[in-house]
Amino acid sequence: MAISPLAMKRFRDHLATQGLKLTSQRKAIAEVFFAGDKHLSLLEILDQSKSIQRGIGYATVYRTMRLLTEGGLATEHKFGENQARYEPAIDGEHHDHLICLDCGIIVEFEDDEVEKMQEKHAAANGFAVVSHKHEVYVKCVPGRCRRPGGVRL
Amino acid sequence: MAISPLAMKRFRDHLATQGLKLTSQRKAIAEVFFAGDKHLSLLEILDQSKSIQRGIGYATVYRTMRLLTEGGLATEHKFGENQARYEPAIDGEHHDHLICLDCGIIVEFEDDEVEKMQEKHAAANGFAVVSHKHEVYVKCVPGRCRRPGGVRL
DNA sequence: ATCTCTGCAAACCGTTTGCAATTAT
DNA sequence: ATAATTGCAAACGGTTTGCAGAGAT
Repeated sequence: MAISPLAMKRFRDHLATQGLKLTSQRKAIAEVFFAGDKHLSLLEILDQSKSIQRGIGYATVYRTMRLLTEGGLATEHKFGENQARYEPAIDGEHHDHLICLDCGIIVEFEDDEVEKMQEKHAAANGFAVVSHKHEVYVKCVPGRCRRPGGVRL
Repeated sequence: MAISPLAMKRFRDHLATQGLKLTSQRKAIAEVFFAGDKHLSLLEILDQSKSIQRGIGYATVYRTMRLLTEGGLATEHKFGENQARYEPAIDGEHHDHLICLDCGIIVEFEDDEVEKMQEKHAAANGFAVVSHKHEVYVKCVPGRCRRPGGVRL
């Protein structure tokens, strides 16, 4: 659970260049977000932030995560829930997700081949790719569940 | 805009086996859904259904589409909107989507290669694929827009 | 006759915003 | 000093449901 000093610096810089302020709330939220488990929901971030800075409100978490998302430091996902989840974004990197319906675990994977095929299909139809969402919903192979009983989705 | 008699028959059968009734409302909704443009929202289906059967309510459309979805006759999508869209489902078939952010057009494509790669990544992580969501967001190549000015998303 | 279905209106749930008080610069 | 930020509570928007009356078998 070590905080990423790099990410925090990027956040600081982003705020500075926009003329925005680094408040204790934003700091707490960023610490939770950059240090914690990936793919947290707003409520989970709020909850964990409160143990650093009590009294933080949902709206502040919401607005801070929007700030991070717009600044390219966070990516928002909706994994078949009606709730958003956030993960730290690393500049040019991109990956897709395996989401386990049994245990809720989310595993990332990269695949250049898939990206190439997307380009191909887009071009064939007169389009240029802007972004994509590629989520593979899976179930554990019997006996190989990493989190028995830990259902989330 | 011809109605698919096949799909309608499947709907009839599905209702019959479940002990459910074929009402004039359900018929109107199914006609719109199976005959019309693909990827309609609930509101769009409601709107079009009203011209066949006036007085239809939103809740009925909602419940009928849930019926169709659960019965495997419809597939629900959320294309980066906060609103669901539905398309007729054809038994074993599956396809992915190109969604144009310029003009709102949604184009379908199939790719067995991509599916194979999904299997590969899932297996490598101890999972079995259940389903997937693969949406490629695109923009029109200049001069090749099929629906100039017809923005939806 | 019986059990399903409908439309309405209200509840829901996550997200988004207006506002008066607070805080970082 | 000044402009940004916060927490609250209310608004929003799509979805979901309870219920009494209408309808299909």
